[in-house]
Amino acid sequence: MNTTTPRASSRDAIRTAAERLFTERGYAGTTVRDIAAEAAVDPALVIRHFAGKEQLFLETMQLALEPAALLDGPLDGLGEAFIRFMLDSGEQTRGVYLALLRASDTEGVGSRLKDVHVSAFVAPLRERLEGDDAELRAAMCASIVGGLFYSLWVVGDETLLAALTDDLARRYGAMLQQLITP
Amino acid sequence: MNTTTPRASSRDAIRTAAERLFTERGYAGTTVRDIAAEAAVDPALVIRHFAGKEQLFLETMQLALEPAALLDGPLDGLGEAFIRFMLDSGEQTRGVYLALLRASDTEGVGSRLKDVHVSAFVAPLRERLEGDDAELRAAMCASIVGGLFYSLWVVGDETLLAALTDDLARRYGAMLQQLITP
DNA sequence: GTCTATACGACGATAGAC
DNA sequence: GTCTATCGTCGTATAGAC
Repeated sequence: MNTTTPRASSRDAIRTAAERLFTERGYAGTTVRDIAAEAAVDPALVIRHFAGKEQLFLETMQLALEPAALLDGPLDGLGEAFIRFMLDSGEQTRGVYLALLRASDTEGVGSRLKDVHVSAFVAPLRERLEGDDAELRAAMCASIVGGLFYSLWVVGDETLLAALTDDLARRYGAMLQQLITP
Repeated sequence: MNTTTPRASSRDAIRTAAERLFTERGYAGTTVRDIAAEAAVDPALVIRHFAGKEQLFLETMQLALEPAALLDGPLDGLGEAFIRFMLDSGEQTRGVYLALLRASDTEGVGSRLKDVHVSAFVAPLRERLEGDDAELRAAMCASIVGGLFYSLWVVGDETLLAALTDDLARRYGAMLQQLITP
């Protein structure tokens, strides 16, 4: 038995603490020392285990958002289903997305945000679109979803925040549908 | 004649330097010492004149984007005209918008971004819309414009960046038009 | 009043002892 | 694997020179 490490590996403790604090307070609002305190660990350990604050940020801020259900659903209601899926994706998604967006200067975070945007917003629709402008129409769909998230979460548009989810899903879904099946 | 201050007031020099550096490198990427060096001034003077880095940021990052031309144009082509106006708004607009967006944690910058969003994107259209859901439709238009900027400038979507301005204006304009005159 | 010099506490990060 | 000590840089405050 080891007298100095009775709990789970401190690497996991750091990871858990970082994930919580980054999603709650963002990158700039979270210090390495905050994370260390939350994980009950020495600040130097955080850097030693993850080779830097940004690396730790990138390792914890991953969006597991797989709209797999949409790949085999009917093409008809796909627009609305897609919006509904995104709006229902929960608090964690919101925090990670916001943190990535606001930290997206710096090369590493910027390309991570791009990855998330493409894999979560563009790719699922791109696969199901047809026509020689399918690429562009998928990018437009993604920009509309991104714009909705931006308005709701970054700007905090009160009109959109006050609207019913059903209403938003119907209206934004209809716009997407026009790009999906023109 | 004065031997120590041959140029304009150092307050203006600081302001000019800050505007350039903030729009080029963003808030986090610009240090008070950078600004001071650019303005050929003591770092402490920057704080003394502007009472803090964030205050200086807010004072310099103002978006003068008055789509006045749209207020009396025909309602018909308003969607496309609006998009075209935004896409043509130049490098400065892009820098200020990006800097505000990425620094929008913190109370002050967040509400500034909201102001810019509402006054530049929502309000000009809101005035010209009719119907009891005009508020919501104006907010949706603004979210689409915001989404386009987000995709182009924050994410750097290559498909949208490669598209011709005319093509984007026509396609996004048509979507907006459906919200303007349903 | 305008500006400089200097210093403070907090930050991210590193080196080396245990 | 973990802690101690320390580094250079950040934003900021203040005392005092011109």
